[in-house]
Amino acid sequence: MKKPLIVIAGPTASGKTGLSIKLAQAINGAIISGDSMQIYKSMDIGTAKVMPDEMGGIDHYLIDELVPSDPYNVHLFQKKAKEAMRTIYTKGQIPIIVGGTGFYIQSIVYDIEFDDTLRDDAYRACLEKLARTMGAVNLHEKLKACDMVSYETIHPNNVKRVIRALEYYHETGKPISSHNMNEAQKESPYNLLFYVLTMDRTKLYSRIDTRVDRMIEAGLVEEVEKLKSKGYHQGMVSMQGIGYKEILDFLDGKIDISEATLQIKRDSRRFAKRQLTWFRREKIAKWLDIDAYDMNYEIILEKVLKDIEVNQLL
RNA sequence: GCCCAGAUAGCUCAGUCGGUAGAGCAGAGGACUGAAAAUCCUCGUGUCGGUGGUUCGAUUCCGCCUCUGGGCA
Repeated sequence: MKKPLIVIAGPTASGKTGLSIKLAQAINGAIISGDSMQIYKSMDIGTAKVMPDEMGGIDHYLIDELVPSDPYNVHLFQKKAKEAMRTIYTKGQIPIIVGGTGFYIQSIVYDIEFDDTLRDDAYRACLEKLARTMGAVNLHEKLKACDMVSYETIHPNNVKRVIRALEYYHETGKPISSHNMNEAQKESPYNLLFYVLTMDRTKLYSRIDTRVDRMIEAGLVEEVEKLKSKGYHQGMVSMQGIGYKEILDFLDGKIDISEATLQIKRDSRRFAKRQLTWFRREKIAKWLDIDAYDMNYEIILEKVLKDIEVNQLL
């Protein structure tokens, strides 16, 4: 018997938070954040995080669980999310994964296996150094010896991918491409409903623009100032978040505030586009054009409840 | 009112010694399986402001008109 799981994904500013809380209230659900940034404490404004008073009494997991200097990645996310799901099932509740990080969500939906090998940071550092000294193309050439498929698939300029492929081989003695192929064929072990919220692109972009303006008004600069004063810097994963890296540039005097704001808007738009590209490949996803319903969560909620009934999710 | 300079891609502009044009930015599409809000790949046809003239041929040269800057009155 497959366990029930609901996913609410979608690009930034598409209304995931609002819908998810209403849904959770309606079905005795609990929310797990499928987001790579909202897990960090003290990063509230820039991540558009749900605040406790907005949670409507719903349990939220994977929010405020790490400090910005902590690393975070799919593997860790998956561990934490699975743990949260166990708790939620025990309580007799339905887990609802809500977020915009496609890769993270996928890791749960298809239960992708990540080898629990020890990370060899020294080896990675060595590869990074090689990339700088001998150039990306030459590093890419090293793939030829161990993983022909990756050699042909990964673009030489995509240094991060090349490094991971080399690293994977170094750790496991197997090419990452064969691992990827195996994992890609998996079917979801869950009784799953996967929603992607969407709307007209122009509308989405203007929502993003006004949201960024509101973030600035709400004190994004002050938020980043505090983080900076605590010693958090752009070398950290958390500080690569949109809204944070740009404001750090502003605080460092590299750009003025209006330029920073423009960049945050632009980066958010491009991010939303990439998110949509990601979700388009999820063939099982049901797309909800929430603008077609006038942003009326009640109507969308009704549709979702009907799907739950039809799919005998509960 | 007169003089000067502009008017070319969504924006900023380049260019065509006359043979219908190309950069940056913006934008679009895609990849992704332990950095993913990261990283990477691909994509440039537009009445060359309008109109008449010269010409085999005008976005390019000439005239007029419109608009936008700037200057002089």
